[in-house]
Amino acid sequence: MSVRRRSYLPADARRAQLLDAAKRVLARRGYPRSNIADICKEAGVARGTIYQYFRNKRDVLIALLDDLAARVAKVLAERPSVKIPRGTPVSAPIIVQFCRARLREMLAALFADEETLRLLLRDARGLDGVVDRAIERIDGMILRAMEADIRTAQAGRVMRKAPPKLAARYLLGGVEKMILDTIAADEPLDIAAIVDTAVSLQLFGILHEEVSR
Amino acid sequence: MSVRRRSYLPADARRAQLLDAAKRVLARRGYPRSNIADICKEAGVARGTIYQYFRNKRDVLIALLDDLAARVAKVLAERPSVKIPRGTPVSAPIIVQFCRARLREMLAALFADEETLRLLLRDARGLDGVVDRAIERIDGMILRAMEADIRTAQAGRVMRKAPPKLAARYLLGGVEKMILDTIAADEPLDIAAIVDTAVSLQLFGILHEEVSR
Amino acid sequence: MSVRRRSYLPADARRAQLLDAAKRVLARRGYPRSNIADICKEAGVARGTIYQYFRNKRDVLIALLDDLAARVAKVLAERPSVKIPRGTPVSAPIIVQFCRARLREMLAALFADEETLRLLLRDARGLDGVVDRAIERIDGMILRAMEADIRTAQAGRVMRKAPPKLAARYLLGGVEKMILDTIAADEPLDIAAIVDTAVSLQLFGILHEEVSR
Amino acid sequence: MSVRRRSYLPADARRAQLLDAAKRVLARRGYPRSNIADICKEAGVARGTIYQYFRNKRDVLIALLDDLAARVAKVLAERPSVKIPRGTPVSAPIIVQFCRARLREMLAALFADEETLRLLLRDARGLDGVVDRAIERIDGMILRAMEADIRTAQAGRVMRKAPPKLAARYLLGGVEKMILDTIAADEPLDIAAIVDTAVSLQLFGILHEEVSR
DNA sequence: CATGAATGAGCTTTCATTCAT
DNA sequence: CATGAATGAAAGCTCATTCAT
Repeated sequence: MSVRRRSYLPADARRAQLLDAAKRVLARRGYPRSNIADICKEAGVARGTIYQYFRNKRDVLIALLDDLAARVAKVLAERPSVKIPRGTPVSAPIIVQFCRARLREMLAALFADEETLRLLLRDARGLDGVVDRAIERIDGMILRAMEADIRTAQAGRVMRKAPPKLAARYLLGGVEKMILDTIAADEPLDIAAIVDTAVSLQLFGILHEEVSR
Repeated sequence: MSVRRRSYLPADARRAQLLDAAKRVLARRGYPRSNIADICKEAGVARGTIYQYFRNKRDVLIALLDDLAARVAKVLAERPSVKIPRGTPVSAPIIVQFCRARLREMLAALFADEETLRLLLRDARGLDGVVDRAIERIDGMILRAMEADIRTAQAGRVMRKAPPKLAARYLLGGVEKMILDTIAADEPLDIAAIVDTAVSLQLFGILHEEVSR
Repeated sequence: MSVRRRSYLPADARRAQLLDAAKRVLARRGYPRSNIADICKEAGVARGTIYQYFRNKRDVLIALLDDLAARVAKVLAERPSVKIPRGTPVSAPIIVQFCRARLREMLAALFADEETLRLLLRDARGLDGVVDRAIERIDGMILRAMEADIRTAQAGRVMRKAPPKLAARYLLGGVEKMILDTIAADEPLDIAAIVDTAVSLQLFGILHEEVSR
Repeated sequence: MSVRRRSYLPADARRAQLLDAAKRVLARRGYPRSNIADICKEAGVARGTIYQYFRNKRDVLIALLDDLAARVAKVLAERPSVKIPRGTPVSAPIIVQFCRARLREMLAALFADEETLRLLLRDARGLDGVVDRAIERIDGMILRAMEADIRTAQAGRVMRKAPPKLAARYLLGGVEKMILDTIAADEPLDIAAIVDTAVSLQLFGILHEEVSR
């Protein structure tokens, strides 16, 4: 009957391969429309095989999100914390540069691949409490880091007064939507342009410089 | 046998009642976890009845989204278009006031009820191409309106140069995430604070006034 | 495709019919080898239908056992309790008659149908804790009733000393095995002969009357 | 990778070890809930290995039952047959002693270990025709031996008239249930008490000596 | 001999939808 | 119009068995 031959792989490799296949399928069809059969077909294994590595469908998604969470946590932990030099005032161009670098780093972590990102930002919400919490954990990690940055910058009089939590949500939400909608519209994803526009609007706002304040 | 008595209603009223029940259920449990049985139970109607008014489950959601789309379209059509007076320069406080009013209007349209909002922003994505497109249509209406505003304001030298489409996505995304995360965290939704923070950050950015540019 | 037409039945009737079909299938193939598909086919309904009436496969069995438990409880509650007349000694033939009637009653309750009996005594053990407990509940009801009888009879010096619990198990076990093995061997089930033999052995033992004691 | 080292064993030893592991697992969880994985884990062997020694899961159980059958056959073959001395009448105490010894022998054979017993009496029925027949074969061996004894004793006027087959089933069933329910209730298994009670009831019945017959 | 990854038939269960009443 | 019983496709998951190493 079957054309496929049995192919053997060490457990680690198979697990990774299954996760990879799952990621592609989930990104393509969304979590609820993806089924185990699809994922296994994508990986070229039989339906039972996936259950050697994951307890159930949800576990597959959780594993993907855990990988992502680890990547994000690593980036957040390794990047230098914001330090505002005393005495010498910081000029805008320096801040712009710093913020761009920081945003690029973050996007690189979220963006090990577009598939995961799509998953994180769009598809997997509202289906399952456990999954929701995993997603919120990642979102929360980033937001708390941003909030801390904002508080430091406000203390150093580099940023204006604004509710730090709301501000963090606002800044992150703007970037997320730029990416999401670009993906959704199947437009090419120009990360440089997004970073530039985002940082510029985040720091200076949209108001024209000539408008009297 | 059954406790419920048969109750007759004119078609319009029944349809509205079903939509209302659907909205509550969908908001409570999310689209994928909501089922026809729940909706009918909420409406106090037998399972078969809903199919007298809607072809299928998706149609119910589409009807809800169509209502929302109409409301949004009405708001967008009726509000005055942005006009920049020639000659006299516009001052920031005026712009702030204008933007706040406009954002409030928009949120009011989206917000006929929190349920619809929750639905629109969170739950119904990635499940069904038709539904996705309905949601994108609403999102697109708002984004195109904002984009038009931005172009006008840029032409009138009230807003700075920035890619209008990206900027619109950024500005809207920020507001959406503020609302979404507040809802998700079960925090009280302080619309006034959100509008103030949003407009302030949108216009002026987060950079401190004292920083040399 | 399908030849069968849809047939409608009031919920009560359908439930009873499904239980009946289940009983036949379970008796025929044993619980573990019976599957939902078989039961539904026996009842002439689609697979989904059974789930309108029972939460899952186990629930079907539990419902059958509950019916049986109720029947047994009714018999036990309604039969007159053992009373030993003071003064006048009871003669053996009277006791024999009494015991035969009592055993017949009990078997009639267990035996509303052979299917249930088979189920109870043989097939459904060791599969599922909940089912096991339901079966033990029935077994226990009967055993406790017998134990009480034995104690009364011992107090009235109608029965000899013997550990009442063990004795009850012994007496019941003997009858059960007579029935079970007869069924298993596909021999005709002669209830009268079984009752006679059982009561005779229970009361007088197998030892010949002539043997000096 | 794996922690377990490969360990080699002569075929006989491995087979025995697997049977032993199977017996423990089957007794612990019952046949239907036991799976090959459990048995192999218990034996400390990989899943494939068991198929070097047994064609399939059923074969494992059959092998266990064959061992038991051989043990029972040996006991039955080796024990002296019932002989009733002509002329001198046999007294009850002698018969009691003889029956106790015989029952003890039999239980010892069935009872090489409690695990097998539990298996035989409770769990493995109704799952598989072949297994059922193996169990019935053992049961039948014992019943036929008892029946023969009864016939002999009846011929020698040591036992009363009663249908020998039914009587055999009755006598064995009583003993089985005493053991089974004691095991099921997790009460300590007092073989001596069971043998005493069983033989006493088997021979003399439960009726009080004082009752006029 | 032993391993353990891979297989897939077979099962239970869900639920949108249909339809006889 | 309304009912709710009936349907069956579709999905998730288990586990005895196979087989490349």
